[in-house]
Amino acid sequence: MSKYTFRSIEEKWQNFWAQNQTFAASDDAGSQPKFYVLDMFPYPSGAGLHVGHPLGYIASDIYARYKRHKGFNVLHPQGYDSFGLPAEQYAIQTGQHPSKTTQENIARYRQQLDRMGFSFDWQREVRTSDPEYYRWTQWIFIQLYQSWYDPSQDKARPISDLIALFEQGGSSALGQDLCRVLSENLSPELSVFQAADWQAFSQEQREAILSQFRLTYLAESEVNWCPALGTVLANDEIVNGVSERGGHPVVRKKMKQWSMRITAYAQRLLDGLDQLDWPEPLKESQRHWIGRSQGASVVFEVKGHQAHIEVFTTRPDTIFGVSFLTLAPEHELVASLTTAEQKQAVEAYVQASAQRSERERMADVKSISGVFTGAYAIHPLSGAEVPIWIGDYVLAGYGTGAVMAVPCGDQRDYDFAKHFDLPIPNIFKDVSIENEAYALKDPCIIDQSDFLNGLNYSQACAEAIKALEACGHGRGTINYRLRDAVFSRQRYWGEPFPVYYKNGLPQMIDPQYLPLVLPEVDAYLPTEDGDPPLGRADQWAWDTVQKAVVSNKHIDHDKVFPLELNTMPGWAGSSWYFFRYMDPQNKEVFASKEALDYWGSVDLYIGGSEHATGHLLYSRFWVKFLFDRGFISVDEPFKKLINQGMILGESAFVYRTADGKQLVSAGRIQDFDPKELQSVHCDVSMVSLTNELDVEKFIAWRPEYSGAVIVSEEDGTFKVKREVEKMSKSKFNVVNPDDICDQYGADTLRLYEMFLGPLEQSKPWSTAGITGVHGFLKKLWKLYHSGETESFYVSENTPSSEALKVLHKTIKKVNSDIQEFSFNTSVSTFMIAVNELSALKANERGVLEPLVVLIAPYAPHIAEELWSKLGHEQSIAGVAFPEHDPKYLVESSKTYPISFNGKTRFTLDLSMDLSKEEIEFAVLADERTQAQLQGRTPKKVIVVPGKIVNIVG
RNA sequence: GCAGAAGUGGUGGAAUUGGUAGACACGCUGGACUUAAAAUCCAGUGGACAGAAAUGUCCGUACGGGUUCAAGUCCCGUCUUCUGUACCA
Repeated sequence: MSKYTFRSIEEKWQNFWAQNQTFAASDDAGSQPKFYVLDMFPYPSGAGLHVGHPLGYIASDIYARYKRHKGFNVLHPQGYDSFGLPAEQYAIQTGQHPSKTTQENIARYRQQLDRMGFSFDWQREVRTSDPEYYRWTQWIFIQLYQSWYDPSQDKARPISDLIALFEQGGSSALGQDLCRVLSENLSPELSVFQAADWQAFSQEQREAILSQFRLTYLAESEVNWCPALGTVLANDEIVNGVSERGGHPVVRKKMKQWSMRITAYAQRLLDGLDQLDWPEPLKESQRHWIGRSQGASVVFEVKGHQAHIEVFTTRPDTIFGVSFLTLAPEHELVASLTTAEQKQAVEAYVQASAQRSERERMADVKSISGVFTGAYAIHPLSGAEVPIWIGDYVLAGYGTGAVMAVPCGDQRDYDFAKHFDLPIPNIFKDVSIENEAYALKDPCIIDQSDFLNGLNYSQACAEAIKALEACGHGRGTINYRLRDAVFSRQRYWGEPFPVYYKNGLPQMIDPQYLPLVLPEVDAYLPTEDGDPPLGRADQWAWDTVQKAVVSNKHIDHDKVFPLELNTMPGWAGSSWYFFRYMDPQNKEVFASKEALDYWGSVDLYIGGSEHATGHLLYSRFWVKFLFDRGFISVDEPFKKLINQGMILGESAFVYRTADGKQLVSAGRIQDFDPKELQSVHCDVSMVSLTNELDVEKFIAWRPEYSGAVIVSEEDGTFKVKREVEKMSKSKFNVVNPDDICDQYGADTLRLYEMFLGPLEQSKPWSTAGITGVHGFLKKLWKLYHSGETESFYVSENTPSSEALKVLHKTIKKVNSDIQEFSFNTSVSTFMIAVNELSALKANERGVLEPLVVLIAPYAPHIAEELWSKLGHEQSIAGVAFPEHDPKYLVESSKTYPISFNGKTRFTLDLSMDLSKEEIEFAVLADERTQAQLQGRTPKKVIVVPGKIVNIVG
């Protein structure tokens, strides 16, 4: 008697795979082609995995196993993004070292992952918080610091090249664009200099110049400061104005921070998207995030002032429609431009808008506010005087923080002008701006605009830019929404910067002293002086700097140099981890040249869409940088990317009266006043499939309801209300994959998660249908076991042609399903095949052996077991995947000419499996067909047994 | 507001280039086995109408139009839901 005992089978094969290193990728695979399948590695949280996490892992595992069957040398690793805020928050509360928490969480994750039978090559595991890993994160940081972006070659180059340029030709060695960078940010004597000047500059002066170009640099930048967390947050770590983790308020604050010059790569990050096989919505959101807009920069002189105001516009064609300028309240010229009469009003307005939180400003988009400065600017082309206003609809962080207002062509300018009764000159021919602005570019002709009259949008833009450049008051330019990324965090649990300071100037620690390992501290909070937590490790800082200084001969050894006490953000380690898997043990380099060249980039990357503008953009940036500097040979990290949908939870709610004295079943709520009823989450494990609550368990769990009156249904049951929400511990709707594995096994879980629906779609988790999938595995098992005793049996006879048809139909479908990532339909395909083979009582090796290979990527444990029972000693992994033999299928592409009424010739498209007799019968039998034809000659006739279904004319 | 995705039975969802709509599964109904339950197996299951039955006819893929011999699929308009994003000059 041999039953499908999934528990012992799964345990057996998981042990077998681990012992035999079945899934170890080879670095020397000869002629075998490589394939790199990667999951976005998880942050090991304390809550463990829920059934939503493995969805993507199962899909990638199926694909990885499939590719092994297809003869590829597959790299399919897994690791942990193990630096992160929750471990640190837990450390602050309990004093427990984050590395201990992290290790415990990783152990739990590993246990859960192992139960699901993934074919990960665990020899290659990486953890971002491992010093042997993050030494290379620190190393990459140093490389970024020692590089600059050269627009003339469109790539990053060593900073020494730039220094050489300065030594030879001073600032004029730079192109026009880079010269402008200098003049906009530095004093005149530092922005235009000769080679000799460069030699004469002090260390500080040189560094001030170089830091304008380095790919990572220190800058006094306005940041999102979260007082509750004591740290800076990136824009994508803030959701609705509060911190993503913890939901604490966030304020704007100026701080000296490390920044990453991702903006240098804006255009290449945009262009590179076209080559990538990524979901279009995801590419779209990266395009939007980069936010390229082409237009012009226009300089307005201010009447009676030295100052000038630079604005960016996408509509230089409308320049004669300017009737005022608007500055952001934070604009640097606000204070100096304001006239005495307006001073009070302006100050009040600036102060008021500074106090409005981000949240308020976002919530209140409609209301219009602003104030006149009293100053006037000179229109660069017409010479007209235009008033300068301040308005909070202009954002300090975009463009120059100032706009030229063209009320006839921009709705916001229009609304502002209406509100404050400013003129709205119409510069469009035959267009009414009675009620709203005319914001379309085409089709319209410019009017009332001097030399632009009669031109269309693109002609007028070109002419306006030409005129502006001629008078030195503007130029055509491209503006990006993308900002440089702040890279400093005031946290403990992150990579320390390999940086110390000499006379306020940053110095890189020599890579030979890496890793710069996190010190022990007595607490994980900022120090009393407001330094980050690393400020508590005085001895460590001293020792580290001493070591580094010894290596630097140019430095006075006796001086005390402060160490950088910030740490790197979470995305640092995740921006390059996919390379470390290629050569995880390497102590000399982050990965060897051979490994990097062999594995190249990730062929298939699976993960959630929430990383669209964070991780996926930063990784692309670092990869392009590493490529430029010759460390790697690919300039995009992820060729194909799939976003798996989120698996949502089905929360359960118990109704109770407001006073808590009665618990009300969902079917009885109409007996109560809705105002009197509240609903509370209850743990989904206490609720049956029919939404029936185990009241005793609930009361044991929530003793405050122990005395409550139970208002149940007429049949005596107590029902809960269901609602679909994100799976989360706090909503008590988490389903643990371990429980499913216990009850049904990992193969069932894997198949069921795929069966649930299309991979990319979000869907609620419901255990309702799992018995169907589990039943399928039992039927599959039975196919290989027959007779009274149900012992293993396969016949060595030649299979029947019916059985072979079923097999080859299945092979064809499964092959194409996997290539198209429609894993859900292949589960159905398997079910059909097993049902049909059972009905045929097919038990021949010629059918059953290929069938088990087909199923192996999906349900690897049962496949291995059956494979071994079929007499094979080697693992099924890597056994050649069956190809379908067309001779067992009527090819749908093949067309057969047949005669009709002795005259007309038809071509039959055999999309159904028919024998020839049936076709003839079908055509001859159908009378309606002849009526439909009406004398046309059809190209194609679609038939089903017994009748013609459709005719293609 | 903008961008993207999607609307198919009681439910999850199938449906090559337009070509038998509802595969497969859940649920439900009936039956077999059993003292019983579980498990397993068999049959039925979009709606309406006709028929004793086999079966037949009509209607059906959010709504309204259109193209076509043929539309879930293509085009135009409307509505709804989800997911991003937020005054980007």
